[in-house]
Amino acid sequence: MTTANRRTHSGSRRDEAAREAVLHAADDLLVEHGFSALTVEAIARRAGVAKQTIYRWWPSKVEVLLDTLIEDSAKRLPVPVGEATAKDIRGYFRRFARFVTRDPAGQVLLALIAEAQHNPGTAKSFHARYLRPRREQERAMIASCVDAGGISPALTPDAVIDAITGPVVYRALTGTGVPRGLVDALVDDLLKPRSG
Amino acid sequence: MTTANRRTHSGSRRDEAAREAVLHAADDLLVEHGFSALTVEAIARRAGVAKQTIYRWWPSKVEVLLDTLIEDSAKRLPVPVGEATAKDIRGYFRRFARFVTRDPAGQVLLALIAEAQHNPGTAKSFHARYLRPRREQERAMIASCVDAGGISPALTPDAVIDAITGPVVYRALTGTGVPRGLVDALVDDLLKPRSG
DNA sequence: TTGTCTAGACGCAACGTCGCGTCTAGACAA
DNA sequence: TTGTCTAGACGCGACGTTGCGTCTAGACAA
Repeated sequence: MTTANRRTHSGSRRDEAAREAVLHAADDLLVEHGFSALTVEAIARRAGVAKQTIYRWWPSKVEVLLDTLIEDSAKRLPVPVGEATAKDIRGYFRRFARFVTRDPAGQVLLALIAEAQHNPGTAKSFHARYLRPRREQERAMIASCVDAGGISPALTPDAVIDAITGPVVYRALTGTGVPRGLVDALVDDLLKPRSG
Repeated sequence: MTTANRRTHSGSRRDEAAREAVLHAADDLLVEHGFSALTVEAIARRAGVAKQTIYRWWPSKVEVLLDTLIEDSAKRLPVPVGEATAKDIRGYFRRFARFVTRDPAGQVLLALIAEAQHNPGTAKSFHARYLRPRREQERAMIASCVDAGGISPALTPDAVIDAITGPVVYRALTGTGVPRGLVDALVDDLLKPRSG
């Protein structure tokens, strides 16, 4: 009864296969049928998992999406670490544009931006768990390049990041696609690279 | 509110008071309690109107919002027409930033961007009825200034508009606010005014 | 008469919660 | 080693609630 001293474990551990099935089902449903098809019941059905299993581990379907986004973008859109060159930065933002417009995980990012707009709780954890940590890495990337003399932007690192990701995200959100040269033009215009 | 206390039943023409009550109720509910509180039933209650009256005139609550946005932004964020100076353009984008971050109608804009992300039908009419016409006016504003020699941007008019509105909208969407000097810095950096 | 209005019932879908019975796996005594 | 005990994960399916969008029914103005 008193679990205080009875500190032991026992019972099955969390089913890793179920966890992954849920994550993939959510991702797939979003990409294949859009956000409106993304119901908890549909995720459960697709994952071959009981609804309660989802509610046991995630407070809402949005947190499921957030987990998929965190895993996917760590894999597919890593922020360069260490000394970054102007070339690295340009490459990162090019990959970012590609991620947002073509990668399924980019769809998830856009959906979460949208959902955060409707729900304060979503906004909070989206910031804390995704946007903030990522922004910190991006800031470090810019700063390291500035320190090394690779670039000398007229704006603060944060403003530079917003000035490049902002238009890309905005165009993706409004479904107008990102023109091939836009990222390069923005990077050229904002970073004023001395070399590379 | 139920401003319709003086309201005797209207006849066989559409009731203008009901129309406005619905628009204002939707706007108010969104601003006061967020998008999740914006249900058709709540709008009807607040407007003092039967649910059926809403469905008779609007296909969905999103179209109600779109109507409020179109009316409000025509009033409160008009695009300069005719010969525009660099100053006019800077002023417009400053007002745009203010609109998006502080005006209640700006909340509506953000909500519709978000909702368009979830629903293709919303996206379509949002583009056709709001974004596209507005973009055309903005493009004309930029073009007229370029033609008059007031500015000589390195990017196309569309890219300039995206490069300025993009970061503003992105920051507003991610709830980080728009730093005071951001718009000016972007305008300076992108428009390269020869005069003004 | 016609068309709009209010009022509210209707069926539907998804929500989040609950109880039930089954299964899994570590703990422990014989 | 073997068998039993136990905690927790899991699937299944029902629950009440909410909001949707549709549909009557009656009141009323032009």
